[in-house]
Amino acid sequence: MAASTLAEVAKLAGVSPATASRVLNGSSRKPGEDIAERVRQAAESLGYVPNAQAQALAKSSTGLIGLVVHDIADPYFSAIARGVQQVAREQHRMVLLATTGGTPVDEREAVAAFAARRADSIVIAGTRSTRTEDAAANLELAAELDRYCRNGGQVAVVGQPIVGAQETDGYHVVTIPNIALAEKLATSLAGLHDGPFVIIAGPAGLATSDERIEGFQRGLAKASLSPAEVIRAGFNREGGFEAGKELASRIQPRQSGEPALRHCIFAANDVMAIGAAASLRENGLRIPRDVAIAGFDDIETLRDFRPSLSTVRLPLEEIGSLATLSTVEHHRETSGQITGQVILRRSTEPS
Amino acid sequence: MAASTLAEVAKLAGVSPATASRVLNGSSRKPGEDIAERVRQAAESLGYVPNAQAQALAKSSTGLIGLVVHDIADPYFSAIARGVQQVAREQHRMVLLATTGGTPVDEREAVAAFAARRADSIVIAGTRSTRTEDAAANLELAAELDRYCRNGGQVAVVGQPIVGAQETDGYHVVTIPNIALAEKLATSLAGLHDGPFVIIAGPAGLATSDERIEGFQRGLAKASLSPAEVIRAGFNREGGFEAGKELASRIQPRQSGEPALRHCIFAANDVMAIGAAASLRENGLRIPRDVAIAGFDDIETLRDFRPSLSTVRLPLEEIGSLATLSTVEHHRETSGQITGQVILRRSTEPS
DNA sequence: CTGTTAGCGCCTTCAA
DNA sequence: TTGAAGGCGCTAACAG
Repeated sequence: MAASTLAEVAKLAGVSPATASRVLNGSSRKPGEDIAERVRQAAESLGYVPNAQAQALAKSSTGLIGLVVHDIADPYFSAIARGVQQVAREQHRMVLLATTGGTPVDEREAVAAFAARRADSIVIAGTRSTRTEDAAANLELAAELDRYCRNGGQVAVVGQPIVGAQETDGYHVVTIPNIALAEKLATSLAGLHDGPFVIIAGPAGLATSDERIEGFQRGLAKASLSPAEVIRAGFNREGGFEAGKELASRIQPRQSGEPALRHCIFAANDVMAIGAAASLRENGLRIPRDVAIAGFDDIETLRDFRPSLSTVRLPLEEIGSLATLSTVEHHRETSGQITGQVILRRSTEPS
Repeated sequence: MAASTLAEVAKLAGVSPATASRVLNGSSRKPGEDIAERVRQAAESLGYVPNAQAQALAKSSTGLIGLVVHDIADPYFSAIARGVQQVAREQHRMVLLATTGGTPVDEREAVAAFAARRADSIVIAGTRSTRTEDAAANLELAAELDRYCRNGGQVAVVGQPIVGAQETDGYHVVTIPNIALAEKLATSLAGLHDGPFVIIAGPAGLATSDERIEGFQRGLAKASLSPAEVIRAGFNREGGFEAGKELASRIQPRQSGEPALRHCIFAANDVMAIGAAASLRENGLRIPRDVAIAGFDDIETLRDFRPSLSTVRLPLEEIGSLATLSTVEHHRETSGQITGQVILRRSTEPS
């Protein structure tokens, strides 16, 4: 039993479909109040629900926003999603969600699905990959987006531009100044620590991770410190945990009285920092007594993490909102106005 | 410039639209391989992307799953969302996301929007409200769902049935045994604590919260303990924080040597527990030394929360998957097979 | 201000 | 196996 249609409503009200449409949806001049009321009553009594698919077909505009994330349960992404969702509500649009795990292959697939559904705009969050093995997939992704834009779609990418994507006017980038911010963080930490610096990062070729490494090293260099060792692992809690474990095996707890060489760890994102902290603790190391550690993002989870973690605050929700806004209005200016902020907390307190 | 259509592809390939359709989408008998190849090439060269809206209109099936949550950035909901998303991927469907903040009014609106988009199924997560001021909205919500089901839609509700919803065969409930589990938790805690029990819960009329209170009190009663005082606040971290603050003002830190009266707090969900723990700590109380506390849900965040929190583990992802599955296949049996588990951790260790 | 006529892009009978 | 025709539900031009 299918839902009732506009035609049925019209017939019941004794008017033409066009009139019924004008009363129930259209914004053009309103038909006479007498007849309008009849239509509304007919619609009500039939439980009429307009078919958005059909409307979209006729109007060629769906009111759909496609959101691509790696993992919706990751606090980083869910915060961004909240921002996207907020704008969507304000604009009376709906969010289509796709999770990819982070591979360009899946991202391409998600974009294709959104394109098929004729989403008005697409927001892509999550780091780009510059790995050679992803080069082909990246190109396909870029091509897919290109086609989508050429067909009138709007896309916003969070973080860094997609390799090979054309600079059409439907393509927006919300740039996150990872390098500059990581450099600032390094500068701040350099003032507090003498010990060797270590970076726990994602695999080589993850743009966000690589940028943060680069910025951090640059900051150390400017402070005349030798570059940090870089430990690679998964760009998530699990990876941080493993890296932390490895690190723990070579770090000694401080003996009382000893001056001690206290390592200062920079994890390329907060979830890695949390994972690392967990494994360090499991191995009997205390933060910040035995090791200092800082993260990046300032995800909401940090609010209740002890010891409180130093990090770089990113306005995640705002990033999501901004990205979405840049696609719904045609503000090129809304792109890339993100600012972050170094936040020092207990985890990096000097001893 | 619109995307190219099936007709264009057909013309380019020198075949009829029907044939092109059969080659590119339809599953009926396959046209000759020679002609099929021509069509595929034509599609490729034109960058043809099938219009899912049009397909949906013609087939009256959209492949859309609507998900309603209170807040996508809340770990409880994002975990469920992950489960939903997972099934969606397996089934080659897409997830439409709506966040409501928890009011039945907004939920009704979300359901209406999903119905308009002709989502094949709708999953509603988040506690029901039994408050009298929500009664009207609940009825409207129920009516909306009813109509949706009558039109062939499938709906799954997580937690408890919606007040007033008809028992049609498109209506599934994934029941969470809040009462039984809370009772078990109380039983476990009763064995460890003598001190007064206190429940920090959401406002009266939130079904999930009320059920957990009821179960907990029942457990205490069976252990011949007097009922716990109930403190009401928002059913979120903020609420937990406030409740914790109030509680802290009347709890004394344990003096060394004193036998001390140690309170045992049960927060109706984990985020409340986390909030409460934060304010207790801010007020100089230590867990579990001065106060014991337990939560409910076992959200992922707990993994890195110190002290580790006792709670009731709910298979959140599985709940999301199960709810979704119950709507895509027509298994009534998939409904309501959730089991939880009491997990005792450090936060409730006896002194 | 209302009704009529065409499509929007696709799928699915039906006949060839 | 392939093509032609009709319709999915709605909107947007055009008449009246």
